[in-house]
Amino acid sequence: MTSDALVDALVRSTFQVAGVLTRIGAKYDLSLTQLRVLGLLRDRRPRMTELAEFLGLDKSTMSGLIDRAERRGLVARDRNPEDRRVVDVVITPAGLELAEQVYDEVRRALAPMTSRLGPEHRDQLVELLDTALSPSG
Amino acid sequence: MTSDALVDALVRSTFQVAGVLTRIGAKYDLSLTQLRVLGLLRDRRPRMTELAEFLGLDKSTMSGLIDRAERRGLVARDRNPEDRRVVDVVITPAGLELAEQVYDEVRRALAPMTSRLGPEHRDQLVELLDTALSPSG
DNA sequence: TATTGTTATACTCTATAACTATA
DNA sequence: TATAGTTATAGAGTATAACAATA
Repeated sequence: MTSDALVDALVRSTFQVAGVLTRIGAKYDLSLTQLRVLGLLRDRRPRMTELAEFLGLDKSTMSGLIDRAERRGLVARDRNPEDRRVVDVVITPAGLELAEQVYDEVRRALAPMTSRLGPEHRDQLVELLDTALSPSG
Repeated sequence: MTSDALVDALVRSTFQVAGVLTRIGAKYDLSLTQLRVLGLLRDRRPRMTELAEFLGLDKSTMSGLIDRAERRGLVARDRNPEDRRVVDVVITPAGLELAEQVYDEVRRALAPMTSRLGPEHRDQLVELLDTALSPSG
């Protein structure tokens, strides 16, 4: 079946890219999850629960992750004045700088992979991945 | 730059597929790493060190992972008679059965993604991913 | 009462350092 | 001496259950 080959290819690419992300993250003492959190916070300002839901983690896990990132000065908690139960999470300038640095390095590390394809094939691959990954499937 | 869009798409697909693998693994009390170990052992019989190197983990981490999998009867340690320092790791029938079951479920879970593409596009995507992921880049 | 988030607890994952057994 | 693997230790990541504060 064709789609089995596709699933296998997707799983292989997942482990390979995750390996790159893990290795680069480790250089900066960032787990895959912390990396993802920083990535998300670059252009969002979610509350704890939203973050946890988006990442598929328990809210208590989220508390620990944000605790550690906050202790390092990468993010901050911002009590929401409208509803004082809510905690909004924001990235700090230091966190933003680190996030950009890490993601730049990820781009450089993955460049050998992406450069195996010509520009046309690159565009094709982006489009196919976007279609496959599009929500509501 | 085209390749940045590609890197972004690869990273997104990585987190998305990893999420599916993590969710399904959790149903069977298998972490992403354990899942990968079982997947590898389906058609290999590596020694501890080979397994650790392949996964990019320390050998002590490997000891713990195999300890827990062995305690559950999913894998077994086989002392190598040629060099008695070496421990070969083998999957048990129960481990193999579980691995097949989990990977079947992964295929079903990813089917919605893969079925968004027609057969031709599926083949294209497999080929592009294989090219991008091919070793020695 | 229901919701948001934290804390206490327990287990897995991970690396480093020190160790044992074998070569 | 060098290599293969384990053990001791410590910290991060994770979920469950119980909790405090707010709505």
